[in-house]
Amino acid sequence: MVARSRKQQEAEVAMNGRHSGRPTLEEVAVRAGVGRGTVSRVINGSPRVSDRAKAAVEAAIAELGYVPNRAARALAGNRTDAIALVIPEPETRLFAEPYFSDIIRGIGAELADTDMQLLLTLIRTPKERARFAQYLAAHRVDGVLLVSVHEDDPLPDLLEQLDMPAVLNGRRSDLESVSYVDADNVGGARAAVAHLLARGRRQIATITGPPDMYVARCRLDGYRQAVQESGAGVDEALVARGDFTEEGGRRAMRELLARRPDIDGVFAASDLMAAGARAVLRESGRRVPQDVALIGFEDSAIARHMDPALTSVRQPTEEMGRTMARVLLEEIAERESVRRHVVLATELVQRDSV
Amino acid sequence: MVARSRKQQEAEVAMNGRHSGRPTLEEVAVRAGVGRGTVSRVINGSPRVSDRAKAAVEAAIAELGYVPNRAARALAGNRTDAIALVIPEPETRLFAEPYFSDIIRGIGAELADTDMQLLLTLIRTPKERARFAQYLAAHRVDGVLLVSVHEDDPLPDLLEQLDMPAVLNGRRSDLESVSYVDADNVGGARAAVAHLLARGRRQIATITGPPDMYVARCRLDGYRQAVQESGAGVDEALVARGDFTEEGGRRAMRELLARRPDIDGVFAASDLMAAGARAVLRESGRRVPQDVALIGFEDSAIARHMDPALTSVRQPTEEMGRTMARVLLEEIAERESVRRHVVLATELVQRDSV
DNA sequence: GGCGCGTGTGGGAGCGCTCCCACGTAGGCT
DNA sequence: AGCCTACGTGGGAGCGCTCCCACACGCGCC
Repeated sequence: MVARSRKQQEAEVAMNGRHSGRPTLEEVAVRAGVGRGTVSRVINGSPRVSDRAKAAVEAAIAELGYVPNRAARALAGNRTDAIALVIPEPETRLFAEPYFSDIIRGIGAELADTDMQLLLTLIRTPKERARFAQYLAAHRVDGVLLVSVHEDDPLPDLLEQLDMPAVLNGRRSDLESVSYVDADNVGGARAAVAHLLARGRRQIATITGPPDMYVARCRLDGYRQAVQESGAGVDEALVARGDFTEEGGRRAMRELLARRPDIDGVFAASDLMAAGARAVLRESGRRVPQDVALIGFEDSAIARHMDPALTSVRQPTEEMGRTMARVLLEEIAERESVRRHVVLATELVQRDSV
Repeated sequence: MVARSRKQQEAEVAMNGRHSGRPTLEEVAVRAGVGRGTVSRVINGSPRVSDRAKAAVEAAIAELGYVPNRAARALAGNRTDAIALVIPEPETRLFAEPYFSDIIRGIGAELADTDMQLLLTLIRTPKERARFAQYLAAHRVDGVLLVSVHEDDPLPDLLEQLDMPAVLNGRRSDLESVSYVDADNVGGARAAVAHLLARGRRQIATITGPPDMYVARCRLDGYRQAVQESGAGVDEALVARGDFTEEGGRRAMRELLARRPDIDGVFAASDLMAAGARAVLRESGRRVPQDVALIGFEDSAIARHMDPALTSVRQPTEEMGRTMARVLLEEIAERESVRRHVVLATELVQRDSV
């Protein structure tokens, strides 16, 4: 009882104008002539509030310019209203790709009318990974968005173990258990190769990504499917292994030309490798697209600025970002965790290299 | 008194193992055989703790795997341990530049061993700006990092008005009042033009950015200084206005060639404009670098992939990011706000276009 | 031997919310 | 008319910290 009267006194003092800083829920309640609970219900959109009370509260909020205190909310509600976007360091360069930028834009767009915060987390060392694991364990975020996950990345499993809502960009394998949003890599690659075939190319080679990456295998599968659908068999001499880098593209292209000088079309599983291939083709005196048609994947800035401009497979990146965020929000909202797997279609952007 | 005994009972119950979830400061205190205050002091590095108590607390923390609850800290301490990185939407594309990615990497590196969180905030509409202003007013962050600020951007002034620690990347004018970290645009441009002069070029044109951008004026100033230092006067016919886009670069280059067909060197105030200029030069039958030497600014991915690879002025972007973060942390740490203005040197990256 | 100070310490109060229990009050039923 | 339900509501308790006051020691001094 004593405590209660003290509290009331203080509330009165506060009401008398002493108070510094921004208004609290309590002050809104006093102003609206209702209890704290009612204000809270209005703010959180509970249906169990009369129209009259709701209107009064909303007016008071507007007059006072009330903004809820996030920390207090987080503490009382045992949530954070924040999600982490995790970017492994080796990939930070990829950041520089429109790909990333678009994903982030998509995420931002989806989050815009939520009051979720987006935390940027760069993980560059095992030590930082350990630290991030602590973060997770300490429930400092409500969910996690992971981009460019490698097959051996332990983070997704850790997330699953902690029962932390998470969405991957891409997947680690066909059996990916964690929720993910991926592009249709198989379909995109198939469409690219089909396009080359349609343009009359017959000796179509492919430069793959590292075979331990699922995305690389998918793009190779797409190549195989398209070739087989054309009735031809896949000639393994036309498949060269790259590593998604420009230099890797160069090496692979040299191999291919040595094995099969009659190549008239190349599907590179990334724009960067296409750029490398293009350089080697030029060195060898071959013209693009007259002698050899070339298609890349990703539709990055490099594609647009190559000479000739590179035909490439575009992923719906912004849409992927949006979807990732949406899926994560859904997962956070529901209690039992249902995994969601979304695959979005790709599009062939035709330029001058075919 | 009643309240106190109740609390004690609960603490005991908690100690008896009922409790769910992560350990609290209270539990650490019990385990270490000290009071809550002492644990708090150890965590916050207060010197007024005996070595014995400190050791006991640290042991307890390690055993329990204690991680402080951020929300509780924020609520009690009236701070957030978070800073916002604000990116205006029109610039989100710029995100795709290594420039941005490097800045973010720098920021991340500096923040890595702090326990500051980095909040990504994309602002694309006036409505979102208003909302962000509310965020600020509600003290949801301890400080703000602003990139690519326009001269008419109201945000910096708002921040100053709210007395919110803030650091700009770049500045709005010579008189910038808010703290900033900028590259030496004047010096970089001057070095680029001096380089062209040193290679024997005499009719050196420049393609500028929009004149209402301070950075564009700086780069133009650098051009002027270099030309004047060479003993020649600045011929205004050699100055064409661009807008930092590729198309703008094209237009400006056409103008320049129409006015002065004898141009033998071009300094473009951005790589993208250099790319546009390069295309027009090729159309006009001029070779780069034999007929016309070309230098860009920014050293973006485009520069590396142009044909020929573009000589460009590199800004120490990662270092800028690091510095921004450091400066902001300092500003947050001290109570009276001292503005800091940091200008970092640039570097000419020589490739094949000169 | 008593007084004062400084240093290390415990723990109360409170940050601003959410959760939930308990209390009206109005309606529908027998 | 009496009872039960349903809904709208007020407000206590508590989330896990930090801040700070007050207390206990130990030491030096006069």
